[in-house]
Amino acid sequence: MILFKMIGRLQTQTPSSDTIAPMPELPEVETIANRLRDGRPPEPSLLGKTIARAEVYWPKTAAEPPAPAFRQRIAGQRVTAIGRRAKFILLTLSEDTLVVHLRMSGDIHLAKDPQPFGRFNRLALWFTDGWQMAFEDARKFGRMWLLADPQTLLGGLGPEPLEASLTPAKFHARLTTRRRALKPLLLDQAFLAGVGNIYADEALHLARLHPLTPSDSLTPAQAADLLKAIRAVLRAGIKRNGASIDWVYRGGGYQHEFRVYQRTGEPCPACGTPIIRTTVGQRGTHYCPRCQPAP
DNA sequence: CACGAGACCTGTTCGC
DNA sequence: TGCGAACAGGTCTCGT
Repeated sequence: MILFKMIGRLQTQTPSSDTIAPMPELPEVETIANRLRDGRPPEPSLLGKTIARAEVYWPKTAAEPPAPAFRQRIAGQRVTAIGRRAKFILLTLSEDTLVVHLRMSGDIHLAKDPQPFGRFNRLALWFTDGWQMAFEDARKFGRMWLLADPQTLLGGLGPEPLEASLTPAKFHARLTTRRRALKPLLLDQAFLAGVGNIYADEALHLARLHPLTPSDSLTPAQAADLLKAIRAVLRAGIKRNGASIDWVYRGGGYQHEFRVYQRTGEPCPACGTPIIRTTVGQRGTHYCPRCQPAP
């Protein structure tokens, strides 16, 4: 069914520009940033390229400065570094930093000019060598910022979960100085940067903790286990180039390793009990009622 | 400070 | 077959 639709589209549109983007959490954003930095044949690395011009098709996508200034200011700048912080992609330019957040449905595609625009193209950059970068985003939640100092935007973020400087002891201290349910706390980017709905559910299951467990009730050992679980699922996600879900395909394969996410009713990989789906903090939440007993 | 509801958006899938 | 409801990777703001 999906195949027929895709083939139908392929006849009228470019294959790379008509997919709706899937889920961007830390591993997916990391995968995309790495791709832009290192290249993925036939796509080149963006490092060293100079931006000739920008076009904004959905004005809100250019969050700051407003679209006209955004276009004017970005022209002529050269890409000198590419990285990631939390769920943001950072392109360091000669004068400013281009900060990209994919939100729910954003994705980045590269193409060599001339190329027809994808259906969901919201903002495009043209480089002087003819390559173009399209920001495609069906739901229009994604945003780009062109900032002299990215810290104004990133300053409030919590620690990177994969950085060694976040020790189990520090993590335990962060957890216990708050009094919140674990799941919404893990999704709070000021508490911990980069974890989203999928990896939160996966990590909580791996750590055998119920999503509603009060954060200040964890022992140091439980906190250490949770940090270990978060790191394990994020690393596994990165190793698989992120996850692709539903009818969308972007190249990641971590969805094949989901323990609980979107596995409602299926057996828990640890004990066989059917996975339950509930709502916590207005987000779909999946867990095993036996491995993760209610607090 | 913690938390829920509503916004922002569009597309697919589900249930009747 | 059709049609409205439910649901989706994220985050922001407002009211309690």
